[in-house]
Amino acid sequence: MSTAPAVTAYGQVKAFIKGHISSGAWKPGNPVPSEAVLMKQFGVSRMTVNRALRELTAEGMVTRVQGVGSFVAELHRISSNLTIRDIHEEVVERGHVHTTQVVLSATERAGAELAKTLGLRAGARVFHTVLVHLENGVQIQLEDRYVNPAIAPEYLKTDFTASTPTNYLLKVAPITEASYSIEACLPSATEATHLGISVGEACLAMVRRTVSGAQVASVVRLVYPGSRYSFAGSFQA
Amino acid sequence: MSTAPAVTAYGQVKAFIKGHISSGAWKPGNPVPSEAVLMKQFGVSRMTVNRALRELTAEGMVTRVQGVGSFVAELHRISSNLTIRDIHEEVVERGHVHTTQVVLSATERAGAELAKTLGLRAGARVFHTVLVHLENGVQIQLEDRYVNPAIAPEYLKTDFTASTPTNYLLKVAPITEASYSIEACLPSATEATHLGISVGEACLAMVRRTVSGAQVASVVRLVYPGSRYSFAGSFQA
DNA sequence: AAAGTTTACTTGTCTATACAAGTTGTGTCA
DNA sequence: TGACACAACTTGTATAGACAAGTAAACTTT
Repeated sequence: MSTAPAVTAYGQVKAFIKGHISSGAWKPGNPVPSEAVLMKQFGVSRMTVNRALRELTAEGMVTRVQGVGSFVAELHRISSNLTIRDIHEEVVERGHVHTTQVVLSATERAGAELAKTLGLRAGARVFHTVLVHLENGVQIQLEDRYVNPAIAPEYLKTDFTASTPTNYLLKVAPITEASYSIEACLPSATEATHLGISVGEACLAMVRRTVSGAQVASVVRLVYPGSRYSFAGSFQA
Repeated sequence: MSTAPAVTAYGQVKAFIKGHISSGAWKPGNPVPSEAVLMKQFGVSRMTVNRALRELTAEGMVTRVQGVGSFVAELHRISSNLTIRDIHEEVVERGHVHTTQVVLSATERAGAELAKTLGLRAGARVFHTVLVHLENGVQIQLEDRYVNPAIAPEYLKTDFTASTPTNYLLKVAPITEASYSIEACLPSATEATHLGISVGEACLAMVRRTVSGAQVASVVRLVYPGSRYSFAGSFQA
């Protein structure tokens, strides 16, 4: 979306359809004009109309069925970018100072449950790190992470005060898949101590499992003090 | 992704590039073969290669610069579909029974802060509803919502035990924009009562503001008992 | 009336070609 | 040496045509 006549032909077709949908003129389930109709209406080729409709389908505004037609999507599936970001970048972006405290950095033997989630056999060696991330000297995140040694054999040699685990792992093992879960919880006594909060304060906990290639790369539990952090985002149709 | 030779030409080109990136062979910043090279390599037309690269760009795996070339994207921007869903559908999808209790349904005058977030003048009339959603008879969500009367004048006439506010509002006012924030908190005394939990139990709270057209449609605060609910999702590169 | 066939319309993909526009290096001329 | 022009590359868009494949309704045959 940069060159050409600034306004592209497929962009005009998209805007036309988008306008009718978001204004409410075309309601969910209603048919969208066929490619042939839009061709004549805009005086463009079918490929151009096709691109417009294809992109609108990818954006979740339109549903297409071969042999039948195109329709306004039932529920506007609006997707937000819940990005896997490095907390270091996040803090720096706010113009603040990020520091890290290493609580634990060790090799352990995986219990039955942990081995299962990491796709290893019970008793296999795993890397375990516990870090506290501070923003301007205030604790904002407790990171409790288990790493698959097969993915990052040099993991424990990293200087975590200089490069965060997220940053390191994204470099050595690109993520192909991830699943997460966000829940509310009360911190344990040790968690509360590390975060400098009371045990009665609500916390956000995100458990994330990342897959690289065919192997599970790491499982991490991120605990945020509820009073100091929230996940925020926005989306546009 | 349905017809033709099951495996499409552009799909093969995409898979080829995707494979090299997610295996780590092509690292972030590295150049991706130009369209001309891929054309010859796969024996397909430029439009086909172009479509593959264009879609990979939309997926956030590739960056393209006109006149320069295509490159592996710096950080794999993996976005999950955080959908605005109807809690009714969500519960039914799990094979459970959804019921609603209406706690409050009234017209009020907006205070300064509320008027500001709704884009109205202070003292303007707003609709206020408080509902409790139950899954198999257990409270899972407290919905505290303010609605702009200009968007949905008939809002209060709705039977909320039959159709949820989300469902109703999505029909009468398609969402064009939304912003949300997820945080952990402890419930107030009345919130705890309605949810049937103790005031010491951590809760997830989502505050969401939806915009329809040029007007703010509604502001809602959704409180979930931490022990009964979590936001979960997954993404693929 | 029921079953099968044809026809018209839809979307899905792919090609070969064309022109526009941005970038970079190379060569020429002053 | 410096400024300028040009050529060779890149991506961005658009076209006209072609064939495949799915759907649904009209039509024909049994």
